[in-house]
Amino acid sequence: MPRPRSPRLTRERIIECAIEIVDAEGLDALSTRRLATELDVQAPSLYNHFATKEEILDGVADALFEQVDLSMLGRRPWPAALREWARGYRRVLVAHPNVVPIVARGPGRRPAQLRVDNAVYGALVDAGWPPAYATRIGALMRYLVTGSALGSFALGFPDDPSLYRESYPHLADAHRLRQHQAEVDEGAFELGLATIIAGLEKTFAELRPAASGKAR
Amino acid sequence: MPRPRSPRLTRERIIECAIEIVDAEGLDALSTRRLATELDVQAPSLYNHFATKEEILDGVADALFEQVDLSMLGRRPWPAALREWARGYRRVLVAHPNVVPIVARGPGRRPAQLRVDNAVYGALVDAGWPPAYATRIGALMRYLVTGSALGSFALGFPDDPSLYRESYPHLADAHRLRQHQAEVDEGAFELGLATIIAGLEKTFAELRPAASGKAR
DNA sequence: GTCTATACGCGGATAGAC
DNA sequence: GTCTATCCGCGTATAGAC
Repeated sequence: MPRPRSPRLTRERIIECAIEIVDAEGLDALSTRRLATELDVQAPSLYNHFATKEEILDGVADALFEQVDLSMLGRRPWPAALREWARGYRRVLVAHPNVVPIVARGPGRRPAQLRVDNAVYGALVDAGWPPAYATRIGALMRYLVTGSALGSFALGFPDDPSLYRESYPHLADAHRLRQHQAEVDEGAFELGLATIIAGLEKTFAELRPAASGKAR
Repeated sequence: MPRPRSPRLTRERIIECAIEIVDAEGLDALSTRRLATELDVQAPSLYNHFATKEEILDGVADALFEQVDLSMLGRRPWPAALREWARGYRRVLVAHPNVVPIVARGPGRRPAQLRVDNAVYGALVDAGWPPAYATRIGALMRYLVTGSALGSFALGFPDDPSLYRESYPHLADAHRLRQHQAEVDEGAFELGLATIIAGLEKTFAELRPAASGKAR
């Protein structure tokens, strides 16, 4: 984490630096003083660029949404588009798990997150989904992605065999979950994604028996 | 929020009071001083019963898991048991959404949450699921339940039509989501639950073609 | 063993000088 | 636009009263 050369503050530099701190040490480690130190500046200077610390956190969350790929939406059939979008969305969040609690509260007034939600909802409606379904599908995708990015399932179990042996016999091997973290967490997400999209395809075919072959 | 009669502190009274504060005003509103005031006591007195504030939060989270119904596990066929358990699990968390960020980090060393995870995993393995699948199904259920309880999808969109009209045309009606909050949030969860369990039943039948009719 | 009194070093945020 | 000085609330350590 090298201190940048230019002493001038900008919103971009502040957010970039905040992301580094949050990624490395968690949300609680991000204080205005800590952030200012890293930027070679005094803490109150930050308030010339952001009104509150919450505004900084909003900036952090929205910077992630600018990385979410939307290029497949409307260009591929909706099941493939939804699958690829969800994977990309999750990939971004998994790279910054400490930011997920902010994201999970919804878009609020964050432009990039609103842009993403707008694009996904629009793609589903354009593909022929009734609005009420499109809303629920969008919500379900956020539940799945944020749920799987928020906390690693595998890492949630302490690596201490003695914790499980007596009282939780079925979890006897839970301490080994950590060694398979990526497979377990990504496997669970992919299991959910595959079953959900397959189920939605069936629902879609029942909703629009005539047009189902032509849907974008 | 009446101040209780007995001035004596117990872990139970402290946790009960902490839940009230967190439910009413959020995690950030829970300070040791605030909690102590509500209990007619000075803040450091709490440290006779809990080593740290985090230990209090662990107590809060685990108190919720003591309310999760496990009675259907092992007593009904796994698809029905999983569905009913997940609904009850979600019902408890939805009643205390501010606590979900703690829950989502995993069980840690919290006994009641470990008991729940142990019971679900055991029920799936007993029903015939290979351990690797049972782990992923447990993870997927936590992703879905915590994702859907953590932040309301509907309430995540500000009730301000002017926010959407120009830049996010597909979200033009998003400000009305709040009026259908329960239907949207619960509808999305139920859509996910139904498709996931249907998909898992298919997977299960393919995995164990001979025994699938008899599985508990 | 329980609680009070006090204190320390942090946190977010503001006012005003330069 | 940045700094210095400052305010108040936070978690919590400690010492001692009951």
